[in-house]
Order: sequence, then structure tokens, then C-alpha cells
Amino acid sequence: MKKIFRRSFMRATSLLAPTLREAPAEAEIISHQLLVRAGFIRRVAAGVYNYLPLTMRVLKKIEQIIREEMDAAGGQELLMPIIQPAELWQDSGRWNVYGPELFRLKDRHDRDFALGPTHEEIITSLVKGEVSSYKQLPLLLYQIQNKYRDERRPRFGLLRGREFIMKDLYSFDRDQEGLDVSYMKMYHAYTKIFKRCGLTFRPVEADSGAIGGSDTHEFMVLADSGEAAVLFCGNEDCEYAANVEKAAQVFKNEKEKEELKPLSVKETPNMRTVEQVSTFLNIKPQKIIKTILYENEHGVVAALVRGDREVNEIKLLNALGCLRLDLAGENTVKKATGAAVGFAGPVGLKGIKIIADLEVAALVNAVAGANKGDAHIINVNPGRDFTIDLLTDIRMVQAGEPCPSCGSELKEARGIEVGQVFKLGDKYSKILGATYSDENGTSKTIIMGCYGIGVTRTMAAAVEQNHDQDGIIWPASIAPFHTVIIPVNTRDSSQVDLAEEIYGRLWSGGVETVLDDRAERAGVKFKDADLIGYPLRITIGSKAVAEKQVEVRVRKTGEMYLVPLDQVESVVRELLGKL
RNA sequence: CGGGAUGUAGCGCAGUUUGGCUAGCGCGCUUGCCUUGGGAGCAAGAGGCCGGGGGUUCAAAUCCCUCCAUCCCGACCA
Repeated sequence: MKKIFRRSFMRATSLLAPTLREAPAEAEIISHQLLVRAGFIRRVAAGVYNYLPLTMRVLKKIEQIIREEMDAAGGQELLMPIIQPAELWQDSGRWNVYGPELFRLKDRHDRDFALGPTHEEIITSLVKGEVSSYKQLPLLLYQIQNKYRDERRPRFGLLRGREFIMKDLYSFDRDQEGLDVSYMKMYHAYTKIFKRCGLTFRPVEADSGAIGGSDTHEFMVLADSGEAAVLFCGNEDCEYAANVEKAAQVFKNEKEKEELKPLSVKETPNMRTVEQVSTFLNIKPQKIIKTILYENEHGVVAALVRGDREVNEIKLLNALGCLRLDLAGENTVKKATGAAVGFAGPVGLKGIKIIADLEVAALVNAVAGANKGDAHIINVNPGRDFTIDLLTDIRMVQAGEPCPSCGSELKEARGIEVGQVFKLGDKYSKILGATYSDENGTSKTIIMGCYGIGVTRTMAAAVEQNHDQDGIIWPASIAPFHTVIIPVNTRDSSQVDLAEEIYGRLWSGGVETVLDDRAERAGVKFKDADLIGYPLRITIGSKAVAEKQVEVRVRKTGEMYLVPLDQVESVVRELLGKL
């Protein structure tokens, strides 16, 4: 490529941003496709990527925003190792619990190590050694670093990689009240961070899952491709929002006022699903007791929900307090109920724990499987006909149901989880023995919280949320560059000179600018500019030279401004401020 | 980890059914001419262990065996 321009800052001719017309076949979601096509990432192995220069610039900006907010909230940055000795994980008990997601390796002496998927063990061990007095608390420590998870199924490009960059902060407090303060600091810092990144997001209540602990919120970037479903209150004054896994049902205990009728068995040949039974017997799905069998480490349990509801396996798992939970296989169902799948019911089930959703106990004269082939029982009444061992909320809440906080209607959306704040309590400090002495010299366990932000995932989420058919539309705060300057005809030296002049002025004024000095036709440069997603584009054609005005175009809206030469910098700044 | 599919040039694909190939096409890349406001045109080129290994055959991208990788569908997670 001929060098046409004289000076060299960031010129398209030297920038490694290899754009592609077509996306690789394996890229199924838009952020993955666009990041590959626009020359941001290249795949190395499943779920492992090269981050090209454009990506590095975006990541650095996101990280900078995170650093500023973490520091403002009192956080101190440190860096912990990726390679962690197995002993730490054995001490916490997670060497066995974490399972195949933990990348494991051995050194030359055959000693076990793990690639850190998270750093609770390491940091707790560090603090245990270095903190001994209440005077040293609270303490907020964070790092921004690579994490490793050997995902069952890496996919979606940067959204679910096996190697990714994460900011993780850990808080150490004297007590629960201190933790509450740290937690709120982080919650507010996260709100600022995602706002500054230009994202539309929502903090939602979430399940605490395998990390163990109590309160937790997830920060969800709203996007149709999101893997998580969230429910939020339709009332704008109400802030309730929750992951569907967590969302609590509003239960009105209204038992129908019907005479209890005697049990009776009905033939229901081949009627297995709620829909079939409901149609066949001409009754509403709400009057059916759906019985789902699960297996866990203790044996088989029966989960009961109303026919129009779905079991929430997370709630069920938590209610049972078990480690694992799997839908029972065909054979297990036959053995446990004596009937094929589709005819299980609570009446006469022996030796199986029955856990029912709140709504089930309110049913009168309901229908349930008969535990024999091709039959259901009608007029089933909980309490009279079977005993519920555990009665609690174990069902999915759906859009349209009342908000637990204000009673308005709930709405549903999809979200990409980019951050999580979590109250760990004493889970790790206790097991690893991280204690401090209080004013009285009494030894107490440190109370912890952990707070993560997926940095690479945030970048991908930004693309999911900000793109059109032509390419990426970066929010200005995290864009790799602010503007691109495109001289239309690189053989016209007056255009080239003018482009150079503006380029130099913008750079010295601190506006991050790429000069597309390639000897390509204008169309090619326009396409690449749209694809890469520079927030602003400055086009310099023959008219610009003749009329001393350049064209500034806003990527997001397509708006064009004709700007006199001496005002380019101020107009660019003004436009950027609004993006 | 189960079930399904695919591996051919940097990317997207054809060829495999029915062995005959000296392996093609589009984009991209190189050189020249031409063109210069939305991925132009012409011409000449470069680029392949047809995923690896083993077999069958006169002959294998093509048939068989076996690994490996990738993708899609099903209970995790930032």
C-alpha cells in the first residue's frame, strides 16, 4: 500500500483491524459475528480468543471506568496469580465441588494446580495472613485479570468464553452491618460503571447459587440474545426486578369453596401431558396437580405444582437443600410410581418425599396421576388424600403476575449478566480461618462479600445492545476511537492535505482519531467505518475543499453536519459529549 | 457428558452419493492498467499434507477403521 500521507499517528494503513465481508460459520450471535467481521477478535481455540488492537482499546476504556469507580468507592487494586495451588481449593472444599469447570494442571513434580476461575480462596488466605485487627477493617481489594472456566459449552464469542477478563473485588468487614455498607457501595459503583459504559441495564435480585451466601444482585444488560430471563415491575416507580430463578410468587391463600368430593379413578388412555388431560377430562389446567419426579443425592423426590405452572428447579434445589438435582429418568419414574411417565401423582406414593408449591395446597377436588398406566384420579384433596412433606414456593413466576413489592403487573425481558454483587458472609473466612481481634481482644471471623464484573463480556454485551445491519455502534465512552477521517479521493492532494490538517488538530486536541489513508475507494472505507463503529465520521470530499466545510456524520443516528473548518474540533467534542 | 452434524486456500462454500483430480468457485491477497461519495472493472499471479493416523485399491477429498477438532440441541456461570 502506498504511503500517501506524511505524518503517522493512527492510520488505517498501519492499524491491524482486518475486516471481513463474511462472518465465520460458527458465529451465531450478532456480537460474535460483528466483532470478528470488524477485526476485533480472532479465535484461537474454543472459547479462547486473540484480542486485536481495537479490542484492547475498548477493554482499556472499560477497565479505566471500573478502576475509577472502584477506587472512588475505597477499593485498592492488587493482582493475584492465575495459577493457584490445589491445597487452597482443597482447604475450602471446592477442589471437589467445583467439578469439571475447574481447569486443572500439574507441575513437573506432579503437584496439582488450578487456573483460577475466581479468587476467594487466594484472597481470603492473603487477608488471613495480613489482617489481624479490627483497625485494619473494612478492606476492599480488587483486581482485573484473566479468569478460566472450562465451560461445558463455550459459545457466543466473548459472551461465554473459557478464558475471559474479570474485575473481582472482595470486601472484608467486621460484621454484617459493615458488609451491608460495603455491599451498597459496590451496588452504587456498579450502577455508575454500567451507566458510564453507555449500557441499558437493570440490577436484579438473583439466586445465590453455588458460591454460597445470602443477598445477591445481578447486573443485567438488556438484550434479546441474553441467556437469562428477568422479571421486572411494570410500575415505573417500583424498582423490583429479579432473575426468574429468584422471582418470588405472590401467593393469595384462597381456597375454593367447594364440597370435598370422594376420590374416583378415571381412565385416561395415553393422556400424559397436562394439556391432554385437561382437554380429555374437560377441566382447567389450574385444577391439575402436576407431579414431577427428581433425583438428588438422597434419592427421589416428587415436586408438585399446579398444571398451569412450571417447576423452578433453583427454588426446588434450595428448598431441598441438596447439592444436585436431576429430572428423574424414565426407569426411575416407573420404579417409583409403578407407571410410565405422565401418570405420576401424589396419592399413594410411598417412600418418596413430597414437596409441593404453595398453590397446590389450596386446590380442592383436583386431578392428579393415578400412579398406574392410562389413569388419573379426580377429586384429589391435599391433606385428606396425601401428605405434603414440604410446602413452599417452588414454581416459576411468569410475566403478568403481580409484583411482590407493589402488586403491579410483572414484565419479562432477557438479559446478559455483566456483573454480580454478593454477600458471602463467613463462608470462606470461617472455613479458611480468617479472623481479627476486636476492641476487647476477642477473636472474630471476618465477614466477606465478592463483586464481579465480566469485562470482556461487558464489551460483547455493548455490541449486542448497540448495532445495526451495517455494524457496531460504540457508545462514545468505550469506543476504540472517537472519529474516523475519510478523504474520499486519495489522489486529490487538496483532500489529503485537508484530511491531514484536521487529523493533526484532532489528535493534538485529544480526540482519538483514525485517518483512513488507504488508497481504497470511498465506498470501501464507508463500509469499514460503519462496521467498526466509530461514533463519528468526518468525510472530506471535493466539496469540502471548495467550500471549506467538512461533513461530520453521527454513526448512531445517521445525522450529518456541515462544519466550517475552524469549528471541527468543537463540534466533534460537542457531539461526542452527547453520545 | 448424552443426541445430531461438519471438517477442502485467510473467510464463505462446491466437489464425496456413483473412487479417475493435474482439486474448483466467490470474497480477500500480490502486480499492472483503470476507477474514486457506499464493499467498481479488466488482465496476470500467489496461496491446499482435502483435520491427523491407519487401511482397501492400479488409483482415495471421495470407500472402511480410528483418533482429533469445531458447531448445533439438552440440568452450570461473569
